[in-house]
This record gives sequence, structure tokens and C-alpha cells, in this order.
Amino acid sequence: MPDQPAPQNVEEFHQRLRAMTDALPKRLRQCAEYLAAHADRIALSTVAELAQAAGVQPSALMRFCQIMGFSGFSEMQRLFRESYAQVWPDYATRLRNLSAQGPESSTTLLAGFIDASRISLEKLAKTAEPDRLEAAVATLGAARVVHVVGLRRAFAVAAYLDYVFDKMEVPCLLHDGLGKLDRGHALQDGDALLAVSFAPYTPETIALAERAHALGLPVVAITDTTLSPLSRIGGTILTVAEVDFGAFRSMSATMALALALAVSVGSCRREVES
Amino acid sequence: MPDQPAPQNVEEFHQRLRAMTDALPKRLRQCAEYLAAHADRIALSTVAELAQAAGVQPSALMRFCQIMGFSGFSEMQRLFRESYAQVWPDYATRLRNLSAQGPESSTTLLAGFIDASRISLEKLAKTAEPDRLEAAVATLGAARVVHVVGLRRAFAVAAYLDYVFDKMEVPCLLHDGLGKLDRGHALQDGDALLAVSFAPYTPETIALAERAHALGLPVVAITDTTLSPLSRIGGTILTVAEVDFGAFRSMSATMALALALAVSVGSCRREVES
DNA sequence: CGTCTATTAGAATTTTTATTCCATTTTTGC
DNA sequence: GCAAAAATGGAATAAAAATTCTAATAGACG
Repeated sequence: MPDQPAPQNVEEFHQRLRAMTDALPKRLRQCAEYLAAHADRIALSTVAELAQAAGVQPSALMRFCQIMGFSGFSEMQRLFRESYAQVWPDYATRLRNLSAQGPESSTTLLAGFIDASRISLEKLAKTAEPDRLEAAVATLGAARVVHVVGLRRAFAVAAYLDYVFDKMEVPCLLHDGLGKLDRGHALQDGDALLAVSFAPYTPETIALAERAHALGLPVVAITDTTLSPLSRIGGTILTVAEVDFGAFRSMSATMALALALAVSVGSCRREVES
Repeated sequence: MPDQPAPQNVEEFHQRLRAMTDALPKRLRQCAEYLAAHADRIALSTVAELAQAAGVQPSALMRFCQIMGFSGFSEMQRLFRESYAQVWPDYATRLRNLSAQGPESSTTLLAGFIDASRISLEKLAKTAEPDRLEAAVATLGAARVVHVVGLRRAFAVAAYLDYVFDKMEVPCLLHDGLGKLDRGHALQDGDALLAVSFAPYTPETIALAERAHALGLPVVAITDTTLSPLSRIGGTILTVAEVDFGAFRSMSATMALALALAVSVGSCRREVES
């Protein structure tokens, strides 16, 4: 007999979970804790599988479903299956359908880039190294001025970093190599350099990073592999493996990483100032 | 009795499907065609549901599974469930776990931006309008010079468009409003303008678009809603709804759209030239 | 320290789902 | 146009899964 009406969507499910976990007896709390951390498995697993993974009896999981307001496990599972069906436009299938139709329409290309972006984001989520990111934030947060450099395909990222730093009131200088080719003299004691470069690495970017290093300034690099010339210099290396579709990359994952970095640096500085 | 060993992954499954569809009798071909287009449903559906959706009897679907080399439906479903479990790092759950831990670490932020990017890409995939995209490609493909404008947060996108156009050998001029505030005079007969702007719309961008329109030049706009000032002008409007996390947007979907547009224009021009 | 209540484990049952079988229909080869 | 082979639909069966029930256990309270 349900105490309350069943959650209508995944968000409500998690709210309910948080609200009741504390008041639950041992085994039921085990269920709650397991599902909180692995809600994504509900859609594809059976009661028996989940129960085993959570370390409880199937019947305990059933009781849990009913306490949550569902009539049983099946109803709870339906909630997750429906929500995933929505979230899943299944690009792989979609892309196959598209490319099966026409040869290289702009829509096919778009689907391809969307798919490549999605995969890149997934890779980034899996491979991101929290420690390095924290270290990069600390380095840039402590700098007097953050110099940003990125040319060619990396320029878009550098430009966005510049925009976000400015919005977050972080002193920032964008080296764009336009006219003012070598602005290395702007590098001062107490500054830090944030360099963005991907293969084939633009020499000017590498040169500026080397110069900063020679001057004893800390360098943070956003690049594609730990084998890039930027990692030879030392400093903090953040890697993003951007998947390409055709000859181009959409930079989606790089933008997400850049944004997270810039916003973190911004809030880190605010805390220090206050 | 399986004719061949079962496909080991989703890619092989689709290959096998293509290879045998033609040689199949009516009902079995119906199964093949339905599954080719809706492979993503296999993981979450029952035999009965899929059979009904494909317009065949459950037994027909069973026979189909066996012809494909599986022992039965369950084995085929297992293939898809496993492949989806891999593809699914389930950011929503991941993010919840992260934010439950610390308050606002840079890693939490990164997870948040990745999640927001993913959702934006999904939205773009769902809402993209092929006709408009084709129209935009045609317009820009026919232009003598493509003028690109985008300021503030849109500048990164404009810069990347400029880079890709250059690589694709499309004559292109980036209006960056740096020092050379008003370069409207560069607009010539036969040119086209590609304007990028999001709320709150930068006045300079709108002004340039209006000017181009007044001169009779075609305008293509990448913007956030069809209600933006850019759509009042007329021209071809491409919308991207970028989801934000905190106060910032990662521009991932916009970058994917911009890239698809630029590459399409590039190849469209090559075809015309040759 | 004993009794009453809440919780649990595991077996038993019911329901759902996959799978097979066979009579009927359709197609193929001659 | 006819016989043989292949394909199909639908019911029957088997397997798997969800759900319920009950005896046993742990915990709370006086």
C-alpha cells in the first residue's frame, strides 16, 4: 500500500529518495543507497540482478519499490525506461539512417558532428583527471594576470576563455598573434600562461609557452595528448581527446573543459578576495 | 539453427542486416527494415512490443533473430543492452553523485557543463530543420564573400567559422569589432552575411545585420530563438537552444551547428567550381 | 529479561515473456 | 496450373521474471 503517490519522473524519484533514506531500516536503506548511485541500471536490470548488486534479497527490493510509492518493481522500471527512451535519440542509428539516404547533405554532416561531439564529451567525462584540474585552477587562481594563447583552430577556445575570464573579472590578456605577433614582453613576474594547442601544434603557441617557462612563470596547457610539445615544457597538462568526423572537429568537449576551468578560476579568486 | 555465428557488436549487427535484407521474404524483411531504423528500441522492448511496432507476429521476429545468427531474441537483446551500458556513463547520475560530495569543485562544474552540453546536442539533433540548413548553405555557397559577425560570447563561434571557412577556401571576412568598429563598408553586392548572436543580443551585430539587409544582401543567422531580433530582419534563421549550467553556456551545440554549416558551404562551393 | 512489533530471508506463487510447434497460406519451379 | 517447398499466423508450451506469503529473526520497550 503506497504511502504517497509514485514519483512521476526521474527527478522526483531522486527527491523522494533523499527525503526518505534516513528514516529507513537497514536493508531498505541499502536499497536506497545503491539506487541513488546507480539509478541508470534500473532500466536494464531485473529485480534479481539489482538485489544482488545492492546486497539484499529480491523481496527487500520489492518492499522498497512499494515504499517509494510504486505498485512494484515493474512500475518503477517503466519510469526509467520511458525517461531513457526520451533522452536517447540514439545518434548512431540516426546517423546510419541519414547517411543511408543521401550522400553528404548538410543534415548528415550535422548529425555526424553532433555524434562526434557527444562521443568526445563522453570521453572527457571518463578521462578527466580531477587532481590536474584542481591544480590548474589553483595555478591560474593565484596569478596576477592570466595570459591566454591559442591560434588557428584553438583560437575559438582561447577567445571564449577570454570572454569568460572577463565576465568573471579575472585579469586576462588574449594573445591573438594579430599584427602584434610577439607580445611575449607582456609576460611579467607573478603572471601565468594558459596555452591551448592541438596537433599540428602551432609554433607560435609553443614558443610563447617555452618563453613563459623560461621566465619561471607557471604554464597550464589544454591539449590533445600528453605527448604534445606543451607537455615537454612541464606545467599542468589538461588533455581532451576530440573525436573528428571527416576532417574537422567540433571542439565541443574542449569548450566544456575550458568553461569549467575559467569559471572555477573565477570563483576561486572571489573566495580569496573576500 | 544459425546459418552464421551471431554478430558480436552493434556494428556487425548492422552489417549483417544490410547484407541479408534483400534476400529475405516479406515478413522477415519487414523485421529487418524496422530494426534497421529502430535498433535503439531493442534494448528496452519485449518481443511482443517490437513485433507489433514492426507489424509482424512475434514468431516472425523470433525466426528473424535466429536467421541473424542469434539463439533467440534474448541473446540479441543482450547484445544491445551491453552495448548501451557502455555508451551510457549516465551523466545525470554521475553529476548527482558529484554534487552530493563537495559543494562546487571544478570537477563538479566540469561534469555540469558536460551534462549541459550533452543535453544541448540532443536538443539540436531533435529540433534541427534540414530545409533551413540547406537554404542557409545555398545562400552562403552562392556568395562572393561571406561576412561573419559575432561578438562577446558569440565571438568564439564566429572565430571558429572564420577558421573553417578559411580551411575550406571560402572567401571570408570576420568582423570582430576590434578597433575597426564599423566595417560595414566592406559589404559589397553579391556578398552574404552570417551573423551569430544570443540573448542579450549585442547591438553591433544586429546593426550590421540590418545594414546588410538594407543593402539587399542575404543574411543567415545563428541564434537562440526565432524571436531574436535577427529573425525580424528576415533571412534564414538557424536556431540552437543551448542549455546553461550556472550562468554560462558551453556552446557545444552551437559549435557543431556552425561547423556543419561551414563545411557544407565549403563542399558546395567546390562542386560548383569544378 | 521477556514480550511485542518491525524487519528480513527465502520459498512458493503468479504473471509476464520468450520460444516452439503445427496447420494454413503463399510462393517457387516446372 | 500443379506439386513441392518455403513462409506465415496463431495457439500451445516452456522459461524467466515479478510478486506475495510465511516463518524466523532482530530490535524496541517496559
